[in-house]
Amino acid sequence: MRKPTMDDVARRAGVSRALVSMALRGSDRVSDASRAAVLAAAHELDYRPNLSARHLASKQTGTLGVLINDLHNPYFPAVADGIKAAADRTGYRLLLNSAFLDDGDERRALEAFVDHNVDGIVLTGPRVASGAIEAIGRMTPVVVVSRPMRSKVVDTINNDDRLGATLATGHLLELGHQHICHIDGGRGAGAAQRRAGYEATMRAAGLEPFVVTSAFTEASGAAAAAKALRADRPLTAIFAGNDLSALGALDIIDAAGLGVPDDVSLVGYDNTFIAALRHIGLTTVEQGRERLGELAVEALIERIDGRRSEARHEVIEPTLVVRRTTAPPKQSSRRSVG
Amino acid sequence: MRKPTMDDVARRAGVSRALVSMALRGSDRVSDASRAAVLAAAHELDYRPNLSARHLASKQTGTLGVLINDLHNPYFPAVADGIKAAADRTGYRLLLNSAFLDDGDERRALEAFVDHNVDGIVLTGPRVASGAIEAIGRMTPVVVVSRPMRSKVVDTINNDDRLGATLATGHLLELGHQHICHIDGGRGAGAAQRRAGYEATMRAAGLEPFVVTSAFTEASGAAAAAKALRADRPLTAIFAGNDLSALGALDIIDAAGLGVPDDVSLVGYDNTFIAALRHIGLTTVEQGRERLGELAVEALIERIDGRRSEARHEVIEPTLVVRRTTAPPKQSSRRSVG
DNA sequence: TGCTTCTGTTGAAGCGCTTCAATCATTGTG
DNA sequence: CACAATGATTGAAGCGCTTCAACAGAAGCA
Repeated sequence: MRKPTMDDVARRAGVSRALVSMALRGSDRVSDASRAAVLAAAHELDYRPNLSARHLASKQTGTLGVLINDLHNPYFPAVADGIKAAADRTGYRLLLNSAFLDDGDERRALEAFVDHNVDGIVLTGPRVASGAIEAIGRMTPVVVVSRPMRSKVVDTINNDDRLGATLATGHLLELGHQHICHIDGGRGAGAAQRRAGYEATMRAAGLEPFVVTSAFTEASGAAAAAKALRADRPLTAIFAGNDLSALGALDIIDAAGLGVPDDVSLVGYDNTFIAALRHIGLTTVEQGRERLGELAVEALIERIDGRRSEARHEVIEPTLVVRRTTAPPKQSSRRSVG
Repeated sequence: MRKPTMDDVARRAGVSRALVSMALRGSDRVSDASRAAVLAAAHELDYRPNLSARHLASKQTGTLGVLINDLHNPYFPAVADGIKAAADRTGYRLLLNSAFLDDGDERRALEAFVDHNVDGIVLTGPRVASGAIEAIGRMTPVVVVSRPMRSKVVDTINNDDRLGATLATGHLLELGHQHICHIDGGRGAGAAQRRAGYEATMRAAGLEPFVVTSAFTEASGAAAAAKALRADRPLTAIFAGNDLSALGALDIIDAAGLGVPDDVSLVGYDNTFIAALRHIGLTTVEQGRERLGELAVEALIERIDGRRSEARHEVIEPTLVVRRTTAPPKQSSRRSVG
């Protein structure tokens, strides 16, 4: 049983194919009677338009390509939720893709989007060189989320990492901590800004920053924490570059026989669902990931509709989420461990 | 600057469009000279075939639809990895989609696959009624992963939940536990089989099963654990239906002032990355999720290529992953808590 | 009544590709 | 050397849809 085509609908409704096309797309040049007839016929036949044919004829797909960099990273689902919500509101379909393992994947995923002729592309936390992104941005509207980059051709949406770091550090300062170490994110997206926020806040409080270089992974967070504890400096609090590295630090602190937050306070970044697990209860910074995703889609559609052509770089305010890993330092806290 | 089309390539290579089409698809009726000329021309023009057009003409998309049920669930990435690997090997593209929040999403995602005319569909842990799945399965090859269902039209790939539960329970028995409670997964996928495996193993050891009903979430795991601890029965070990509910249980055990594994041993299921976090170190059961994904794609392609038409239901062997949440019971362990 | 103006509707062209019957060029065979 | 068989190439049809110029009929105006 062949799938019904637009001709079948036209025949059944007793009108021309052209009119069916217009009626289905809600053109206002169609009489109410015809429209009703077409809709009825389409419904009776359970007609589903052939997207490929539509795309081929119209040059539009009504589809947005979304690259979720690394499905394994618990940071992304919330961003995807925001993207989904905004796409639903505006009637766009989503074509998801993930880079999985290597960077070649990412490049191939981008090509796939181009091949599928998506109307626009959202890149979340892409690792690929910005040159490659801009090359695509010149052909198709592109917006980059969670990776600060200054570009004249693609839009970006980010949280204010510097402010987030300031909130985290400020929270620890307010609790009375003075010996705050920052486990940074190395060359990760936003890591530099977070470090800068931390350092500025410390200096403003008249304290000397204490940064241990790391990356946004659990293992590197653990290594960095070990290094920090071994260092010849007092330490009562750690602000980790993201939740994952905070988790690594948490384990090392435990292993050193210290309590969180009794001996050491700990703050993460991203507010992934792991931070929210009751067993963890990590104080952290929420970027406003859903909002990030929504803004991305909105920016994209502005471009698609031709309402804007210059690049826009949006920054949203993160918020602090206080849980159970932060507390005032112990009275006897001027101590060095190691 | 217009995108180059096949005609452009044909002109440049000095052959007909038909020949370009055949050369590009690797037909063996093309002479080496022509093929080389076509390939060179395509490369020089940076030609990318228009998928919509190709599909419209050929009725094939070379694309598999993959529904990842709930991007938030850490169970799925590994399955997706396997799917990805197998698809790469066989040259198929992937069209990801996720159900995000509600069940309507899931239905719409399926429709999107049909509209996009994917060649086959992989459903991981779908919640939608099996009738709806079979309806689609009659039009397009469908394979369902991580949801046991007997069907004459769609294939299924699952781990042996019953065996997995037997491994988990057996591990606890071997350690010397006798008072083992099972926090089950309610109506979740595979929950019934896991419960059955647990019960059978207990009975075989001459012990009375102790099941507390729950669901596959952290919160319900916590509630169930609280109930189990309150019960008027001794308890030295808990086998939770999945990692998430185990995490909930972990928190409650902690809160009750009991140690894991000193006072209570704990086993999960799924081996999500959370279980592997050093700070958690949960003993759990690995389903072989990547393999699950690979098998799914292989089954799908068998159908697409027309090599098979009857439904196949494959089951793979799970393995136990022992970490730090299980240990022999304390000598003085015949005790009831609460 | 004759003319213009709308409003709805249609036929036909065309999107970029695949496919297949038909054609042309070679080579092999008796 | 004629003819069949094989191999390489092409023209044309067609996939299911959109779009647009052209048209028919109803309504408005003088």
